[in-house]
Amino acid sequence: MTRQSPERPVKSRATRQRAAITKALEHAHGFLSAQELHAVLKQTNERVGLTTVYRTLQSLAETGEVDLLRRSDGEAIYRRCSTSSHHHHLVCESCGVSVEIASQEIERWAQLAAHRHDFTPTSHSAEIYGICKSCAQT
Amino acid sequence: MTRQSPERPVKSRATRQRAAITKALEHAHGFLSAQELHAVLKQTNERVGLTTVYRTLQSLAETGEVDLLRRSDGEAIYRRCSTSSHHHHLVCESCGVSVEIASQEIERWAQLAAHRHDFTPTSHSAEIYGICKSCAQT
DNA sequence: GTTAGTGCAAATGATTTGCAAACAG
DNA sequence: CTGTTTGCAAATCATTTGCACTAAC
Repeated sequence: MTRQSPERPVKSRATRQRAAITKALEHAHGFLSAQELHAVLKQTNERVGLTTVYRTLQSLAETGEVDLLRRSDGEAIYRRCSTSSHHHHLVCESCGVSVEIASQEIERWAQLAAHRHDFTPTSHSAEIYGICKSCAQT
Repeated sequence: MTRQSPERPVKSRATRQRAAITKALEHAHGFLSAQELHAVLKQTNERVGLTTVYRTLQSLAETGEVDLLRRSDGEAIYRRCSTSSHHHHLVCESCGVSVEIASQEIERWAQLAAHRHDFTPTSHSAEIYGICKSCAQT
């Protein structure tokens, strides 16, 4: 899911845990839930509280530094975005890898569909699920 | 969200509570969470346990009789579908009304984008959020 | 020094599950 | 009858919050 959010001035302190979290996100392939990220940090011997993971991911998502989407069971999952611009995702259901995709088509479709029904469009979400090449081979 | 699901033969007994739930869904505009539906039933003096509401909505969603999607906070919300075919939704963020929309464009886009990245597409989700006409006027 | 950031423990809230009683076919 | 379905209470589980404490700037 990707919702457009205007750039907001944000003040955040450079703390060890914030660094650990962003670093872990860098190295992660695909999406991670707060719980999973916390587990990863534990394995890396980074001492970061679960609460902090939640709060940090939340703030990163607000500023648009990471993408927030939902697993089918509703659990929130996050991913570091390479681009700050609006985009959607293609996610492998098997290994979790994801690819960012931008498309004029979708944007246009959303605008049109909304107007066609007298709605003022505010945002939209769109993700594609599938099996990636390497997972398909095995 | 809408995931394509093949019709599956289902055996379900005709119980008072199941009837009450489907009936409530008929009359509802837009999406309802299990909790909300349960509240509605209480007001209507229909005696249905919360557990049953959860279990019934879950089974209705599996058979495709209702659509399951998620609020931004991850809560599951359900809606009776008028068509059994694959479609997406346009939801009013203010009053919750929703409109079902089908679009070849989206389907084509999903297929193309997946193939372009060597993915075998399995499903996709896409919803548009906005403000409906009547809410915009107030 | 101030103030934001941290983390533990406790609180919350949606959803699930165990299990015995009620009910449909 | 016999297998489902129900519903209560208890259990789960992700996420949030209160609060005292520590670290940034």
